[in-house]
Amino acid sequence: MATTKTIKPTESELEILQILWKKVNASVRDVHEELLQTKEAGYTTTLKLMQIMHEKGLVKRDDSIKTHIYQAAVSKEKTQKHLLNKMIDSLFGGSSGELVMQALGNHKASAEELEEIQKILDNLKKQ
Amino acid sequence: MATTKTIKPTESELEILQILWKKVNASVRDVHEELLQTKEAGYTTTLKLMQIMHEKGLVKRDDSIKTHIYQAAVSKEKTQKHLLNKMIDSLFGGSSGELVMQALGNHKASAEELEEIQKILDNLKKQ
DNA sequence: TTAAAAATACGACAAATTTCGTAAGGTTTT
DNA sequence: AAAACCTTACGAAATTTGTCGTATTTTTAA
Repeated sequence: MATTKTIKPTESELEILQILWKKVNASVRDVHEELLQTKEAGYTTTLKLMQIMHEKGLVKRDDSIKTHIYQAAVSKEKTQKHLLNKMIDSLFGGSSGELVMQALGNHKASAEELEEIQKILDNLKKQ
Repeated sequence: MATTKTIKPTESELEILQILWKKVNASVRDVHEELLQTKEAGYTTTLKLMQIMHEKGLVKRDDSIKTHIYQAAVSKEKTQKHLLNKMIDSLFGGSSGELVMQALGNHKASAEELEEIQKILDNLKKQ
């Protein structure tokens, strides 16, 4: 199995990744504006963070032009999967079921989502 | 709502909390022995961590006796809930359904768990 | 009752993460 | 072309987390 270097974005990096997953292409300025919606931060802080993410390989960028354009280099799904598994192991004793129950018990899911989940459930039960 | 100071245990703190949740009462030595099962660590490191956790209010302790006895001061459920919600917000766009689907899709759940989940699902669907 | 063992307290270092100031260079506007 | 503006690079400080050594006290055992 090709060792897919363990991706473990920090909190701040995750915030930035989320924006990139949504926007696909974005300059530092774009990302920064978006970040300001939810938190305080200096422009150069965002810039530095994104530069570090680039070094780490978390993002790609086109720097052939003056204002560099960034993209996420790790997929949303893979990252979710990875962090979710980590949480299942570290907080739910390895039981995904326990986690699912907690999640459903708390947050509300939409009717559509419940149907989706039902389908997955039916499938799993068949096996 | 009384502001229950935001509990956000670090990785290491979580490892210790898990042991305390399991054992209920434990000395530093107990916890440390258990930690050694999975990782390297010096005794004083574990001690210090637990002291800090005590300052933070993550654990309670009886220090009326020489060998202090520790207990978790935060419940497993509350902590799970809290971190889960954080993750749903920060990684799944606030959608618990999305998270549940990912979780079910990956890890395998036992037949019993699937039944449990089905029950919860039925309940939610009724509303 | 001494000596060894076990426990706590505490300070300090190390590494990782986050924050920001400043310099340098390119664009745009006047 | 000069001034104002924007962008990147980079170094360095501040925080947070994790590590451990040493001193001190208490308990146990020889």
